Amino acid sequence: MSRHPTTLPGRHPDYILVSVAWPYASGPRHLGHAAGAYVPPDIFARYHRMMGDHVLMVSGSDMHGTPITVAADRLGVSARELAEENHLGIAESFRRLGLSYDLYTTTLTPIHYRVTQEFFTRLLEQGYLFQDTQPAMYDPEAQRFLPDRYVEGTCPHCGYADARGDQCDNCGRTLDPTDLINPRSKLSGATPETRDTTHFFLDLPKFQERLQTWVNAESGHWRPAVLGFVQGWLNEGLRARAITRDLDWGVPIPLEGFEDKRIYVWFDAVIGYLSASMEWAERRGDPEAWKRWWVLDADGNAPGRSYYFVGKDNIPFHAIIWPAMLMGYGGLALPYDVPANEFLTLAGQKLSSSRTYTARLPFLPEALELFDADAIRFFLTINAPESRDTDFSWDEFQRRNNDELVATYGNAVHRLLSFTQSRFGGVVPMPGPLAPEDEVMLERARATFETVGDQIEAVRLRDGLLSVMALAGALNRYLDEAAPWKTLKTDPERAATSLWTALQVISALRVLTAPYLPFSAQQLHEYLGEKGSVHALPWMFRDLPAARRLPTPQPLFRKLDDEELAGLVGRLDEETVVTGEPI
RNA sequence: GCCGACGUAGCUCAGCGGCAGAGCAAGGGACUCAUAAGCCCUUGGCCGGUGGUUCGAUUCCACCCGUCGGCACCA
Repeated sequence: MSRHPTTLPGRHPDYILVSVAWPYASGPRHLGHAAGAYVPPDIFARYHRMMGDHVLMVSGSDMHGTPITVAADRLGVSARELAEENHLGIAESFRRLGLSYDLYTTTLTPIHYRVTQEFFTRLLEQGYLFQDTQPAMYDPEAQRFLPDRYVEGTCPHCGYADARGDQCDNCGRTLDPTDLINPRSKLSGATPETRDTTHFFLDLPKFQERLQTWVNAESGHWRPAVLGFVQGWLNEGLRARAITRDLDWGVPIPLEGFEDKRIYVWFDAVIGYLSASMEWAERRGDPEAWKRWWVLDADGNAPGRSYYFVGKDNIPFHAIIWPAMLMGYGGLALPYDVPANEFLTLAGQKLSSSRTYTARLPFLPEALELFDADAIRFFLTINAPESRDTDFSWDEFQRRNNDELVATYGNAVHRLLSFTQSRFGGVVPMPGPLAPEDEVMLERARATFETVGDQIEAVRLRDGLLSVMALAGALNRYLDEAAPWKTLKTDPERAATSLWTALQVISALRVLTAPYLPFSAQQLHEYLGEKGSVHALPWMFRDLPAARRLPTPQPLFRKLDDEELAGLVGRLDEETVVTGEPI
């Protein structure tokens, strides 16, 4: 899908790696995930393609890990079957949302296994991994080791009876499973035993200094919350982290004597960015192509910029651990930016895929069943949690859709295209001499490309969309001022000139909205009498030639009335939440 | 408990050293091309609290209160 439209005059194309967080294949993702990590990189990638940059946008489903094995056991299927089924569902949702991945794969591919094992081996050889034996919780009935949060018991601090081994949900304190009073396995209810187990650890302290240097150099363009998080960990001093688990579902450890252990999900998942890039290259018949985004030159400089779009819960993996792994491996580009988003909340509560709320947020398959992808993308972007948690409510969704997307932008387009049909026979009129207000309007449309472009490049996607909407607002004001429906009776040439001017702005909006609202932008492109893809256009003002005949338009978006919305939301309440664990 | 972010109009959110902003909601008006959409005007805020720095603080600093997040085997 790496389209390379006309390179903009005088611009040297960049290599832009758009790395998107890997969804955990435990079940469908919801709107919060889409707002946090999936829609933003798509906007970013689409914009850069229109700028003529070489964009590689990769991701895939994270298929391994304990939660999937537990869910699979419960359903009586294999972990592979469950993960693959969920992967297909996630991929389908992403397709319908219009996410333009160059490759959306999984962590089950041969190439991913190979690259992960190579990474492991290289880090081991370089002395960045070590073995250590530690006690861990073991469920004698289920005959498996338990992650901390699969041990439950009474909180020693507050007496809460259902505290988890990693944290007490009641008082919020961080716990160790051995702290729990009357511990029990979440899987079988049995009393867990303590057993020693040997694992490999990533020696993060060895990277402390290099990471600090890198952060100092790079963080000028990072979001404050990301820098704060990373600096917090660095100030506290990094600790080694286990990167293997007692599991049979994961990438095997490439050493003898570790057949009953696997590489842990977070270690292999981040390697997915690299292995997916390689898979993409292989699939297009140019196996070396991935290097153009990844491999440092002789002076150690990165070939372009790598962006990692994640939710804030993923910051440590992408801004500390993965950079450390890359440093240890050597020769590969470190992240340029990790534009992590905050969370989308529902009535102030963090959205979790594992808990049910009476009025909850829809999962993506449901949302896409009920609403147009562009309406969803619009809401998630105009209300994006870029600098803090933002709130989702159905009222707000309806209002943003009806009063902003439909009324301001959709209506501006529709009133103009309809007017062209009814009064000008559907033909773009020939303009007369431009009045000063026409020039001002056109100049504003041209200037918006630079404004929005700067905002998108700074990953201020919400601001960019606000700027696009502001242009639509300015167009509405221009139209009311110019009132061609009035001047038509007194000065037809003036009316024609006003309409021509306004249609040029619509022509600009078709390009400006393309990264944000890919479906309606394409629709509008066709209403403007053009064939081909709007997404292949360069990011610049595009004339709409006079005398062109335009097809009969339909409204780009539809309003959601109260009754309809209530009915749709009511349906969500009746459904039960799918199996699965929070990612 | 420790660390961090946030607290701005009824609602959702911008702004972050120099007269408080937008959209929506509320009230009024002119228009009719348009999905009763769009446009104009008005109302509406001790910018969480208390101190401090400064000629000047919503903006910088300290403390307090509140919300959320992190605290390394949840990804």
